[in-house]
Amino acid sequence: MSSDVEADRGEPAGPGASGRRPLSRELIIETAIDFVDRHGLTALTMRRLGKQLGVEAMSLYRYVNGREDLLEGIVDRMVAELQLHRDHENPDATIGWQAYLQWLAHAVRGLAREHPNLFPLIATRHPAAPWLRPPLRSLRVVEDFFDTLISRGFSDTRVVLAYRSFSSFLLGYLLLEASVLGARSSPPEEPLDEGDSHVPNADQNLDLAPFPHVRRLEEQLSEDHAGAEFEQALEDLLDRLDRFITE
Amino acid sequence: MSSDVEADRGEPAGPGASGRRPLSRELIIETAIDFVDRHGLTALTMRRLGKQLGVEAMSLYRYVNGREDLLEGIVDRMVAELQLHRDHENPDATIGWQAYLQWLAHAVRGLAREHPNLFPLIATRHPAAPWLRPPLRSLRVVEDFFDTLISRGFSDTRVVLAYRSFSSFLLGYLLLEASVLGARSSPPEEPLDEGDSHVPNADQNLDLAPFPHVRRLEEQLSEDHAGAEFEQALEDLLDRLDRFITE
DNA sequence: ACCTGAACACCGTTCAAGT
DNA sequence: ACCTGAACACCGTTCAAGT
Repeated sequence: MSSDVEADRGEPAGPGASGRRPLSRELIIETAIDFVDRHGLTALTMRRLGKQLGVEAMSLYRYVNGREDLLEGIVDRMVAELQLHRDHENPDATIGWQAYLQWLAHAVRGLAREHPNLFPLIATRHPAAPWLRPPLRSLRVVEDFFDTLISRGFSDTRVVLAYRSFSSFLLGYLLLEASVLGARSSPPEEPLDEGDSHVPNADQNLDLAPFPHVRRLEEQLSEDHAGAEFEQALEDLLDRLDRFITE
Repeated sequence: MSSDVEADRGEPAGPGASGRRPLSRELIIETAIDFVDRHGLTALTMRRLGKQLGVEAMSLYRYVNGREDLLEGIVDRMVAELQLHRDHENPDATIGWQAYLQWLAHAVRGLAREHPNLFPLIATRHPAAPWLRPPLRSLRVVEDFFDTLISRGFSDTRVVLAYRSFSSFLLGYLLLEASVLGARSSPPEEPLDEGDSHVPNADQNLDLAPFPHVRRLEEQLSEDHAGAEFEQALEDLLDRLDRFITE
């Protein structure tokens, strides 16, 4: 009744309420993901998450080993979705490595676009081992990556190089794309406004006068070609890997 | 005398102490950068920063408009260093655009390697305008980028494409490189250990048995070729841009 | 077995009050 | 003009106590 963050699922659901799933690690993580999708990462606290579940914050500690463990669980759950898509949509083992990397790239991009507020978490949290590279930070996914490329002719050396450049490519393009999507969704978190003149479009109160090129190109810069650029860069990367393998 | 984070500059420096710079936004930001370099981003709180400066936390609010504004100031200060290097080391206006992008790429990489704990901040904070792309998120730097490339023959359309692919490239490669460097420096922040068997190298307690390729390649994966890979990917990107401009 | 009340240490932030 | 004490609302987390 104080913050505006709760109001979604108001009633803590009295004992007789029908569809109340019992508390579990799964349910907690799913609820947290949904919560971050709607309110942004900084809004996620143990106490608010408890309220969302109709329970006190302390109850969560039975299923989740502290806040850091919760974030870890969220990230694991997200990348596990990749594996699910792999099994369900893509049972065909006969496709080439290029088609596989195309599929994988689009699957990760789908994740980033569906959960722009969570992608920075996937991108910046230290993975379980230092040689795991976000966003391809799950052992199962990486094993699958290696297996697929090796069975299509990559040497050990090449597949490691491919893993490195592919993860860097995904991270750079998708983190920037997610950031733009997340900017609208994720709430202010802005430096306290100190009573400046209230321009409606506060975002554009930059003085571009000293930067003529930027000023002239602002419109072009604002155009969204994320999809086409991603495809183009992906193709170029695949060509690069192809030169690898044949040289 | 409780946490182990203070002990660096123990004496709050009595009034007679010699070199005590007066409090200012500059000093606060510099101290914060140094603090994060040593203790990691999550350790930075207004109260601890105050202590580091020999002052109560509330005093900081005279110079800094809240914590978010402090982080903003840190990021601005960091990217401003790029401009400094540009003016000091690189007065030669006759170099080609490729040499300029080489210089810029290495300057940003230098930032990432000197401040691995701060680079994620530069990478993931929403910039002042949605069309600014980290890590090239300063208007002065972007204007310089545009000016240099345009005066070397880039069209408006090409320079915008170049800005997009160049920033994605820097972000992907450098965020991953900084993450590895930061993993050692930045303190635990790990999910509370629940009394598992205490392996000395807790990092390697992953069970790699189900992932034979990963297991076999672990050593190769752990090798550090960040420098060479960065140079290679940079060259490939420059070639790609070259094809742009001449086609 | 599962949840909670009360407590603790620590946050960011405000503001009247001190010098 | 500059700093601080005290206070407020909010955190994460623990643990004995309730059912």
